[in-house]
Amino acid sequence: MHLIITEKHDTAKRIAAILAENKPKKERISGVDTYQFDGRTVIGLSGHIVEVDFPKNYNNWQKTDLKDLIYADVLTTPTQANIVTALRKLGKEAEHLTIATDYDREGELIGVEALDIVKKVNPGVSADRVHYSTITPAEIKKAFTDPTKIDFNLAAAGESRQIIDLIWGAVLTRFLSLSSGRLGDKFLSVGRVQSPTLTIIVNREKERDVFVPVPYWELFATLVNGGEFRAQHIKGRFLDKAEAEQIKAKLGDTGIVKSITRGKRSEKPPVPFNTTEFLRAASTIGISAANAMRIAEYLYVNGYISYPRTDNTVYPSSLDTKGIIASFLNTEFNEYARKLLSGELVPTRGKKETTDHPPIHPATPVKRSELKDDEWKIYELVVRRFFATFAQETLWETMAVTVDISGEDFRANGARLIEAGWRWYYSYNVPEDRILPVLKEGQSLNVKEIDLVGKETQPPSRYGQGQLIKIMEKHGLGTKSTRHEIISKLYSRAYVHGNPLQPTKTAYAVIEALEKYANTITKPDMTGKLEQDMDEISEGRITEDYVIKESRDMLGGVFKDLFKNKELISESLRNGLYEDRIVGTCQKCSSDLIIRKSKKGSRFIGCSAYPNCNFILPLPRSGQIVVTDKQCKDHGLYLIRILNKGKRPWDIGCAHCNFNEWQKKLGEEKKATKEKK
DNA sequence: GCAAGGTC
Repeated sequence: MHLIITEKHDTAKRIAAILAENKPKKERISGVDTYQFDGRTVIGLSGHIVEVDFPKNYNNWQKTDLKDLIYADVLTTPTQANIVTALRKLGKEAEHLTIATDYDREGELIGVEALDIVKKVNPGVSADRVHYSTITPAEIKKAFTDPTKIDFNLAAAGESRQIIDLIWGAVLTRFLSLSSGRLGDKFLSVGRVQSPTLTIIVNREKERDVFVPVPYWELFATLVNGGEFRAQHIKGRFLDKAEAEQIKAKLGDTGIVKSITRGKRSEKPPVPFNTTEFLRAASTIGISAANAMRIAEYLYVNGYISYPRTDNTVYPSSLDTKGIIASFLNTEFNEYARKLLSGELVPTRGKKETTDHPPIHPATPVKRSELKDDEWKIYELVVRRFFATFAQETLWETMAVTVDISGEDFRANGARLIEAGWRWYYSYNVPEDRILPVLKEGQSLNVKEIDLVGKETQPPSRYGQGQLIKIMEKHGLGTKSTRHEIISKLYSRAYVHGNPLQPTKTAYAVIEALEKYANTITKPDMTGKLEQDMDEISEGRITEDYVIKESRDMLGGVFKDLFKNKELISESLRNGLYEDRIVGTCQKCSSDLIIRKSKKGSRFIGCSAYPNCNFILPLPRSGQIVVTDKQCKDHGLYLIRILNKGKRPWDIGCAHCNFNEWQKKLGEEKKATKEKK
């Protein structure tokens, strides 16, 4: 038997259908669907079916010497038991094995992992590899008539990443968690991707912390000539209020139109969706990255949209774009499809063209009523974006007017949409028309009102999830499949809260400690260096063992430094952790109110002056408690949010208000039961 | 109980 292994179930099914003379026979082996035909069997994996980990005797954090962990053995253990079992069963019967996983580094590694499992039960099996970029009959058939050798160097490169990530992640995570006393489910995690990402968030917050707002003034004139419009003094921002007031004082009540400039501005249609741009767009319509990805996955497995994990921004020529557009005739999108089909179809192209998957696009039409609200929102976004990439430019007519009021120039800009173009299809965040009345040069206008508006410069804004994913991509942090997961991780570790993302004091303390003593892990450069090393491994210029040894030695050096400063690190972490526990000021004694734990393990808000002060408020029994930066108007306490795994965050708000309401309810219930009696 | 990367 000839065993063919693909990266996922979906491709196993499609490849079998292409290669089989007749319809392949579906057979379920230990819970895994496989496809058999003409002496061949195709099995689909689920990505990695094994993972690297330390031997069991290193499991206890308190009892493991971290110096030993740096040089500990690393084992490969199955994570998908049923697939591994099926693979062993099939592997025994196979004379030959072909790896048909995705054509990239992880794909090569996933294939070799599967081969290693088969070799254990069938050492004599021969093996080769096929390369394909799209699953079309022509390409798949060609790939299988021309198999190549397995690239063990490429797989070794991938394995070096796994091992280095595990060792650095585990050693630093354990060190920080142990030295801060944050054990159990509240551990402080550290990693090659998450820590540089968190550093970016913390750095932005630090910029905001030191930002000093500068006051400035803007001078506006409301002008009337039948229509009304507002013009701004040409200087824009006045840093000196007196200067603006002086000008205001000398302004008369008529203005003369000094000049009118008309022009046209065009906006090019957007490029096809890759994962990053898709998540960014979803984020602007109010759907978080993790949610958008979960929904996209659902739409994909149901056949409504294409594969959502892609870097590609160019539609391949094999994609029947016209057919897809036509499939939307007589649906909710009928008028859009009809209009597109009436013209020539030339899609936009993005900068990156890869061959793994096409850009995200709709696969088949689905009715609004068949999807939940958010699912429809995401589906509609994908459809509209797809249409927009075939549409015309958007045209704006612009108009700039300068008005002279008592020798001072005021300026007003107008813009009017004259051709909606692609914005008709992709109707998100369309800027509003700013229409100026019809004006002539030399015309005189009445000055109805002059306002001097005081403003302040604003600190740089916090990053939203969509923006952050874009920044991560720019720095080479994470992959299209993992970036949103890394961000979710930062939330669940209580390093950040809110959207845009705000770091907690714990995050400050963790990043500060790492920057001082383990700088490597806070920078995107570590990923850059790793990528270089992996390239060299795959080219056969250095070995996997060499790279791992070098990395271990380097971590050893870092660890020495950390260990020497253990006390300092411990103290600064504990300070950060304490700050995150502060909920407000005690109204009885004005000490800090903090989150505390009773001997029985239940949590409450108590006064830090206990036992001299016994002010107390209750807190929910379970879930991660986050103290937000918003305060209650009545009690001045910071509002509280509860995070539960896999659930939406629960905003309980002010703990004091919450307590009052609860007491009120309790009182009413008592009254009601009394009345019943 | 640690990471990041696949996939669902």
